[in-house]
Amino acid sequence: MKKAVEQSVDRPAKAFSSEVATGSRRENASKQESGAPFRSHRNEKGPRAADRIRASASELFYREGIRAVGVDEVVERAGVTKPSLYRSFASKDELAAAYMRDYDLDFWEKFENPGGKSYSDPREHVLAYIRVLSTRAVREGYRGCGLSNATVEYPARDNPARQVAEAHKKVLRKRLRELASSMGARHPAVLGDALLLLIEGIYSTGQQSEDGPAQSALAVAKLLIDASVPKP
Amino acid sequence: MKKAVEQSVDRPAKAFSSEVATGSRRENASKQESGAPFRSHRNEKGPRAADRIRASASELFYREGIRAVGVDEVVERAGVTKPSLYRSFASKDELAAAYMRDYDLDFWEKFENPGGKSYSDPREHVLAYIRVLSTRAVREGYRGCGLSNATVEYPARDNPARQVAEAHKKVLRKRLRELASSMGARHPAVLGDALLLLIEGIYSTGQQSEDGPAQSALAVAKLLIDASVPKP
DNA sequence: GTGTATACGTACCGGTCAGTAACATTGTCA
DNA sequence: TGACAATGTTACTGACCGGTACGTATACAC
Repeated sequence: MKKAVEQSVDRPAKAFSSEVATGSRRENASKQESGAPFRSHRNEKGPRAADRIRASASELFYREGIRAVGVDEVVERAGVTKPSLYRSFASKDELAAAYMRDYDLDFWEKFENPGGKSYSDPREHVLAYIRVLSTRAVREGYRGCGLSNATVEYPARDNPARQVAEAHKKVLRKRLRELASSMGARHPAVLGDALLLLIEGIYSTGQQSEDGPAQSALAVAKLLIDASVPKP
Repeated sequence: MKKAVEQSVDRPAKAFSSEVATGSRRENASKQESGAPFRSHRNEKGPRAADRIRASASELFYREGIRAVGVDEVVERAGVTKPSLYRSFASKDELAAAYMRDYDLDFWEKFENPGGKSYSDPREHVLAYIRVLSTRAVREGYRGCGLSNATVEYPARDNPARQVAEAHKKVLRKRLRELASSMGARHPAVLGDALLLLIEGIYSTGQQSEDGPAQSALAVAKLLIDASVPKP
C-alpha cells in the first residue's frame, strides 16, 4: 500500500530510465539476472498487455477522468481482455495509482526540461516551464493536471491514486522552494508557494475555458519573482 | 438546457433572496400572486421535498463529488423517495446543475461579504476574502470549489453542471478585474487574472493537503497587489 | 515428447446505477 | 365534500460496473 507511493514520487529526478516504475501486482523483479533484453514469451510485435493497458488507461483517465472510464473501455482500447488487466493490477484503484506514477514521471521530465531544454538559471527555468504550460493550458481540450484532478475525484485519503498525487505535490512544493531559494528570494517559502499556487491555478482555469486567466500567467510569474527577488 | 445556465449565474448579486433559484423541471412559477407565505400543501414540519433534495445533494456532491454519489444516497439523506427527485429534476445531471446554481449563490454571498462584513475599499475587500478562504482551505476535509471540481468531473462542454460552472467563472473573472481596476492597478486585467489564478490555486491545493501553500496565500495576495498598484 | 510456467481469452457473476410505471395516501382549498 | 396537488410506496428495468472461475495457446527445460 504505502510502498507504492514511494515508488517514483519522492525524487525530482534528474535522469529518467524510460522504463517506468512498475508498481504492479506481480512483484517478480527476480529472474532479471540474465543479461539479454528479456523479451520473454509471446509474440514479438508490440508491448505486452500490461504496458498497453497502462498506456490506454493513461490516455483515457486523463482525458475523461478516472471515475468516468470503466475497465472495459480501458482493455478494449488496449486491445486486450479484462483478466489481463487484473493479472497485472490488483484493482481499478491500483491501475489508477499506476497511471499516477506514470504521470508523475512524465511531469518531472516536462518540469525539469521545459520545451526540451535544460536551464541553469532558476528564474529562466521556472519562467520557461510556465510559458510552456500556459501555452498548453489555453488550447482547446486542455484537461489540467492529472494528479490534481485525481485528488478531486477521490477525496478519501486512503485512496491509492490520491496518495501518489499527494506525495507528488509535496515534492513539487519542495522543488519550487528550492528554485525560489536559488533565485535569491527574500522569502523563498513564500515565493515557492506563490509559484505553486499560480501553477495550480493554471491547471484549474485552463480546463475551465480556453480564454481564461492562464493567458496572463507568464506576466504574473514575472511579477511575483521580480517582487520577491531583490534587485542586484 | 441553456436557459438553466443563465438562471442565477450572470450577476455578482448585491442582494440575495433567501429563495434559491429553482431551475427545476416544473416551470410553474405561476400561481405566486397570492400574498401569503405559500406554504402550500403537505405537512408543516420542514421544507418540501425538492428543497430537501437540493440540500442533501449539495452536501453530498460537495463532500464526495458528484459522480461518487448515487441518487439513492441523495434521496435517502433527504428523507424522501426517488420518484420525488425525478418529479422535480429531469435527471441527475440537472440535479447537479441545480447544485451548481445553489453553490453559485452561496459563493457570491461569501465573496461580496467575506466574514459577514462588507467592504468599500477594494484592496481590503479582496484581502478579506482571501484571508477567510485560505483559513478554511487549510482545515482538514476542505474540498475546494464545488464549481471547479464539477468541471474536473465533467470534461464535456455540454454537461449542464459544467455550463453553470463555466458561466460562473466568467463572471468571477470580470468581477476581479473590476476590483483590480478600482484598486488603481497599472494593468487591471493582469492583476485580476493573477488574483483568480491565486484563488483557484487555493481551491486546488487546499484539498490536496492541510499543510499546503494556501498558508502563504494572503502574503502572496498582498505581494501581487502591492506590485501592481502604484504607490500613492 | 512431456512437464511446467507464462500470457492470454471466453464467459460469466452479483451488485449498483439512473430512471420509471402504477397506485395509494395525505393535506389544502373551494 | 370533492377536486387537486404533492408526496409516498412498491416494484421494476436494462445497462453497466468491477471482478473472477476456468479453459487455452505458446514456449522453454529436460
